Amino acid sequence: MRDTRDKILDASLALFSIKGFLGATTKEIAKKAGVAELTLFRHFSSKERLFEEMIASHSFLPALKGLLPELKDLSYRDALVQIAGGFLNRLSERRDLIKIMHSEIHLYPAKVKEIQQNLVGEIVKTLASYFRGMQEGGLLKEFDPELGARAFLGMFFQYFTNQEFVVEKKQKFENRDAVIREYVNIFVFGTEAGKSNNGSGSTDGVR
Amino acid sequence: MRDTRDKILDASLALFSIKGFLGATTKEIAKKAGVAELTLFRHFSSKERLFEEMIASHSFLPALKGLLPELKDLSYRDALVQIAGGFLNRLSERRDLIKIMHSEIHLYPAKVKEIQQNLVGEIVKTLASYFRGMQEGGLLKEFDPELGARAFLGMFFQYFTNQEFVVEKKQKFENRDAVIREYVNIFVFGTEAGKSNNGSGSTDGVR
DNA sequence: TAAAAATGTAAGTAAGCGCTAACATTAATG
DNA sequence: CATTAATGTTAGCGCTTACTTACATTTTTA
Repeated sequence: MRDTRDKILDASLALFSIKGFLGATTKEIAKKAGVAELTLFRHFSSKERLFEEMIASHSFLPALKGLLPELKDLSYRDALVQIAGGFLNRLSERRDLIKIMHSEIHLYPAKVKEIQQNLVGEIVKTLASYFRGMQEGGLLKEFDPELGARAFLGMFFQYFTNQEFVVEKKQKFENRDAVIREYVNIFVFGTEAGKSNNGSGSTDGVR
Repeated sequence: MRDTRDKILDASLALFSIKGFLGATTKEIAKKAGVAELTLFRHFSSKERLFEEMIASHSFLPALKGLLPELKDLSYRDALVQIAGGFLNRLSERRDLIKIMHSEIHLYPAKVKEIQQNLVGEIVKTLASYFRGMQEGGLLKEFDPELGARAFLGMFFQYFTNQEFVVEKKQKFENRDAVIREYVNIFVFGTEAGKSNNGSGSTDGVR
């Protein structure tokens, strides 16, 4: 069957993310996939190749890219809220892969870099080009667009990993939107006093 | 001898960080420590206890705390530059431990949380209290101090892990100070146009 | 329905792992 | 110097692991 392979790939993703490459056994993966262990080896010549093909099969398409056009209709602030939300959603979807990425850097630095590149690098470029456009329109200050994008996404990436991997599983995302608003506010207006806007605003329009 | 124990602890830190808990063997650790494998087991009843005691022995004191007083003499912007630099230095010192933290969450969620708490939680509180003080003095906008601290440190934590674990080992820290300046600028002044300051400033005074 | 492809079952191999036992050797101590 | 504590050497046990072999059974295909 065609989907035997997929069942194995899915099971391996789940178990690798929970127990790591060395911690997950082929017997266990096969069991989780509802398949004989031998079948696993008939599809993938070794555990290592299973790992590689699993990674490759989950190597993802450029997302968040088609999102750029519709940002034109939003205020700068709301656009960032939108981007942050989309980014966090994307990270949630890929949480297993991100966990593996964190755990297995020492085993597969190249593969991991590739994931990181696909996962973050792409959206960094997208966001940077958005910033560049806004700067050319005189709507933003002068700052390095790529660095700015990394700073912005870095805040949220760090928030995500902290929530996913460190914080107790209770009340997850309870304060997600509040965090997004606060972070976006800081990014847009800064923190130093002596200017018009302040944080506890009501410029809503999203959510 | 007293330092046999320490040699084992040091070797285990190095190897666990490179190969992970399962990937590092007791034989290898003993060899790296210049010690017989049996000696390792005479000091630590099991590999697991070695791991725990290694973590405990590297569980660190509150740093960056005594730094707060001298921040009074700096401008807001320079204070943040100082904090960011100190934070990045601290992360560099503890890079092995951070790597283990990333790799071994699934094995020791409790221990890892403890590290994260000691490593980031403490400095978050410190920075948050700094923000609170500045807000009471009317020098900063109103924003949640703890969230702000997390946003600020998150940018740099993400920058650090990206540099350490993803980027090629060349040109490390070549642009470190530039990144710090840019990030601090964004955090202080925001990115939206229509205000006095702009990014490519010259408010130097640090470095 | 017959041939071929995919999967299952069961048993096992070779290697590596954490860890222990027995005894010899060195270093610290009084 | 004699005693004790710490370390080294070697061999090995029991277990798990990735992976294989041989053969039976099911599923797909033509």
